[in-house]
Amino acid sequence: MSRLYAVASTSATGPGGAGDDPGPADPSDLAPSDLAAFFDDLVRCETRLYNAVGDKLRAEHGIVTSQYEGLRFVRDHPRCRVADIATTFAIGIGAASKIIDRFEANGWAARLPNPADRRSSLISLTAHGATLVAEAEQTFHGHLADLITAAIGAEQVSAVGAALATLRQTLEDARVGVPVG
Amino acid sequence: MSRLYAVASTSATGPGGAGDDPGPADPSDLAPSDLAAFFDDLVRCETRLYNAVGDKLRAEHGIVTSQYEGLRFVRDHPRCRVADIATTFAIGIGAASKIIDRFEANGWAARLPNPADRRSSLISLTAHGATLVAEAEQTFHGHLADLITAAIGAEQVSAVGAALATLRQTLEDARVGVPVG
DNA sequence: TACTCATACATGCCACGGCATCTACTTCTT
DNA sequence: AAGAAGTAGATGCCGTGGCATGTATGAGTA
Repeated sequence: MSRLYAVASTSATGPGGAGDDPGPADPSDLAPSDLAAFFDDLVRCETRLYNAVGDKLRAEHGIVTSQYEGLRFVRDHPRCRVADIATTFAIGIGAASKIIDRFEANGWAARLPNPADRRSSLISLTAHGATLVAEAEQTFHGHLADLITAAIGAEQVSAVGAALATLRQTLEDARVGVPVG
Repeated sequence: MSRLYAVASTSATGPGGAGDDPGPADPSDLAPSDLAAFFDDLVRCETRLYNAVGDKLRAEHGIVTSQYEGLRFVRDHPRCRVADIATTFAIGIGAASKIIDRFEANGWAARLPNPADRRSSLISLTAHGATLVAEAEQTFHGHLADLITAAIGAEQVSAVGAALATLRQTLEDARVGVPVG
């Protein structure tokens, strides 16, 4: 384990390094390399977890993680619109539209006309889609538990989850990282 | 904020819910929905951060986050091989090979013959690539700091980072989530 | 009402990764 | 040494997302 996460790690890696007094750290005292390592670990964890649960979902249900996530969202937001999917997953409108195209082609979801605004449709799962996501959810939950609890305890999951939820909310409120199209 | 992260959240959502005594929680007591929310927030944070720094990197340097990450890896691992890139980023060998194809086409990196094994090449940055990544690193560090420290404090970053590093290491050791090709 | 502007989304082209396959090379076995 | 087996990675096809653009509809204004 070679990464520096200690709060007092004011090494010579960047501007703002306090230099000779690594006493009780200022909460705002984060070296750029700490943030870079944070980002790196975040991305690597996400990739591997996403791949791993995707492997399992594909093997058992013939879908991948992104499809599972989309199905679950539509299930939990019946009569949602394409734009809702785009903002939730921070993808472009076009990509969201194509996701629903494929869901419809697979018989998992349907676009219903929106009487209040004929430019958009209301999206809901079909019975087939609902069954699929319910089954996949079992696999998803079980495998995720295997992967995560093998590495970190419940208390850390709670603590990290809370911080990530805060970060997520801040990013969403600021409309950060949303593609244009 | 509607998510359940409290350790004592033994609601009726899954097996293992203790039911009527939400006292000092067993560290292994995590409802499936807690893990799902954890995963969800992890993925959403990653996506938005990745997109946001990518927007900045594209605007200022004409590259995106994945390219920045690849450049930095090659810089920090001179004479690395394609397989090193694949395992680090949990992508397939083919994808890693194509990344280096594009790096070469852009004049950012070069494949040198590997005298010890002529099936592989040793990859290093060109001077152009080194300059580019050095410049991009400034942008990356600065923007990341803006995004993250606006939401969570340094101590949380340290705590979350430590947990993610542990999780990452466990996943890597178990060879979890590595594509085949 | 007619005209302008904004919105929702559908679609086309491109970049990129997964997977399967293929080739060149190395290593192992006898 | 010779053949078999394994490994590194290059390549092709496909699915998916980003971005740009097009089209229909709604909202605002004179």
